[in-house]
Amino acid sequence: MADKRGSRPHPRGRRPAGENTRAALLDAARAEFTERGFDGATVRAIAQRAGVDAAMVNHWFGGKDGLFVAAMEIPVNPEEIVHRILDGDPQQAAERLLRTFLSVWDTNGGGALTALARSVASHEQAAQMMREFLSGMVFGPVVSAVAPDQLELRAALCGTQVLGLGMIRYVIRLEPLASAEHNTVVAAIAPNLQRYLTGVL
Amino acid sequence: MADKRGSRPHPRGRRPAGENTRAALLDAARAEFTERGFDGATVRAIAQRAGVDAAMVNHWFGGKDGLFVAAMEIPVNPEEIVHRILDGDPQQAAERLLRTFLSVWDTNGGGALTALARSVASHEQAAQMMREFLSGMVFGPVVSAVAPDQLELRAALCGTQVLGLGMIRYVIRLEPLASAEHNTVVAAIAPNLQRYLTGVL
DNA sequence: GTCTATACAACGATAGAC
DNA sequence: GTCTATCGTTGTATAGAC
Repeated sequence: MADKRGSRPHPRGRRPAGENTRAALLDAARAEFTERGFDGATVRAIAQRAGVDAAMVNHWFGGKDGLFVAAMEIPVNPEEIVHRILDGDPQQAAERLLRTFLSVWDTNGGGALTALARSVASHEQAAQMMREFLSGMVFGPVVSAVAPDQLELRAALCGTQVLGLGMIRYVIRLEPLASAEHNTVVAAIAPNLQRYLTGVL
Repeated sequence: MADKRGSRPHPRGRRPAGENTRAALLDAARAEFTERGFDGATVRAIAQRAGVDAAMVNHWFGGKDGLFVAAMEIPVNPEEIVHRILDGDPQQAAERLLRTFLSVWDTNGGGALTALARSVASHEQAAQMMREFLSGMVFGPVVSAVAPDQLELRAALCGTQVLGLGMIRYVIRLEPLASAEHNTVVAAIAPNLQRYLTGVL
């Protein structure tokens, strides 16, 4: 189109050390995977968003798959989340757990959860990551600290309620839960979740 | 049924009126969308599975989108499901509801649910269909028949628990829920679901 | 001078549209 | 059946850091 020379946007060759192409690709990949899922996101779009060439994906991550696993490292610190949930009365752990998830998901309108659902349903790799993350990093530690028995079953049950809430509220967007205040959601769901944590099954 | 050219699986030219190309395409589309999701399923594979030419998709449905909306009509009869759930003690409606969903999903290993999750997360159109299906065809009628108040909220809450169970058991495949017997699942979850149906919120 | 991060071009495959 | 667009990937020349 623009035949006029003179403004080449990206000169070739090694860039100054301060510009970190790898980090830019990771940021762009998180955004694109979040918005379009694994299949929908294209290597070219990610590279363009990062302001670099698509070949850099291969150079730094070996391909689209490598970029995906590198980018989907959970940004929030699970240990901090678990600590917040466990700090206080164990009989109110469910309420704190719910408020924590609601806050995290609400920050970006559930976009991250939508992307996660897409990736999990489309990619066995993502399903395995989700499996390990849920049981190992979040519900596992919480259940270990507050539950009397059947730790694995309780952790999985908590997963059903929390993930289901996320799907209905943020992905399906079914009213009135989609627009409900945090207090309303907590009042309705926390008692059930508390039974999974410490109640009799 | 003898064909003049016996060995040829698909003779050229217009087929006899009895063979319904449109229906064959719908069946094939349901199977492919179920196995691969919307983006993963290809028009060519669907047409091949139906034993017709890919151009028939355009002719009958105007394109891939039209075929999708036509194919995703729910195959099971919701009225029959609702009737089964409502037949009996309202205080055990949650158990019957759970057993119904477990039976439906177990018949194909959760493949339909996985495809649904993929489609819902990827397409606002599918999310809207899911919304209308959940509130209008399944939980809506059930809640209307057994719940004392807050019908819409109760329906959405039931959605969180049932859909969450499906995601954990069939999509994420988190143990021990993924391999648990129906009785085990029902014993753990039915009391919580029953609270959403008829309990105090 | 050497190394390497980078941009660019092109390839083979495959999709949906017509 | 053909066409066109676009995908992920690969090969290669180059510019700048070391």
